[in-house]
Amino acid sequence: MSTAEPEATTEVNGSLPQQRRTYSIGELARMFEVTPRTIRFYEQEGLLAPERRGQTRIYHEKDRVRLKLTLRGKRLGFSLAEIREVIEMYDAMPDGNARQLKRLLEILADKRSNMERQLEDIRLMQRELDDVEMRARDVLARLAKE
Amino acid sequence: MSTAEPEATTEVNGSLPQQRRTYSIGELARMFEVTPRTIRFYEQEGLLAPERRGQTRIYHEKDRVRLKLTLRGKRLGFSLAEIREVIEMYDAMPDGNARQLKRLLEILADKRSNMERQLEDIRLMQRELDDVEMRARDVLARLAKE
DNA sequence: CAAGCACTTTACGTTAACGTCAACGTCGTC
DNA sequence: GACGACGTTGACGTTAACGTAAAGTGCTTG
Repeated sequence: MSTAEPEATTEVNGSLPQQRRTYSIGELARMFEVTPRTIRFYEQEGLLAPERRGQTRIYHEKDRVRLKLTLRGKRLGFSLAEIREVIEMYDAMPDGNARQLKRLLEILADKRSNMERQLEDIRLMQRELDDVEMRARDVLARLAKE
Repeated sequence: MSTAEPEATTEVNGSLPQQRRTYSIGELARMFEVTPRTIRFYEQEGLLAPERRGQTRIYHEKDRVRLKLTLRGKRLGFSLAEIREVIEMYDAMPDGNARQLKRLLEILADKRSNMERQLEDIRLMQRELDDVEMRARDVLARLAKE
């Protein structure tokens, strides 16, 4: 359906420059298990900017990728505002000035240390879980013996 | 409400059974960089149950550990309700029935798969960050040359 | 052509996790 | 004995991230 623009195929698209697919909001919602409302909300928050055919939104690969990254960010506890900030800077990169770029690098470093902490948290939490599970199994075993 | 039990020193307390320290709400707040309000809120939500000396709350090591685990859980994106659920089951373990224990194991398994996903998310996100950072540095370098 | 389905906007509602403020009690100390 | 630091309990406010309901548009299908 897409009005067929030349389109810069400079995508991160591994090796399949085709796939001229587009998605409706419903399709996208189902494939990521969110509601259309959520997707519209993300647009309103500046995280997505789908094409429009009249009233109707038309999503391309680029939008799908963004949504995917957004949801991943969310699972990692980033707020939509934070995610948007990164996205905006990323988009502005080509003609970004030095100050902006350095700011971006700062943000990235920040996210990075955040991840490091999360990794540590996960390791610690996994140990806790191991511990609790062991005890629970112990008690269960003891119950079984009586 | 256990009124002074002998206390099972089976704590995860590495090797220092002493340290009979207690903390005021303010101390605890400062050490974890949260507000007293937050700590009271956690109590209201059933995550903490400090001793009382008159009106005043007195926190022991046990409470401090709980708070630490709670905050860690939060950083990993768990809701206070989820955290409470685990804490409650953990406390109920000694005399827990089989059904409860199995439920606990289920929950733990669930948290575990959650962590696995987070680990994967973190790896993917780190790659994205690497990628974005590289591009940003590229642009910066190009800017410097002109 | 009516029905149904997917999409749209507008707008108010909801929940979690606190923040903020008022009004008060209790120390230690200057 | 007034003051300041810290603690307490309400109670209402706030923000993020959607949910939900109303009311309308547009296609296509029997």
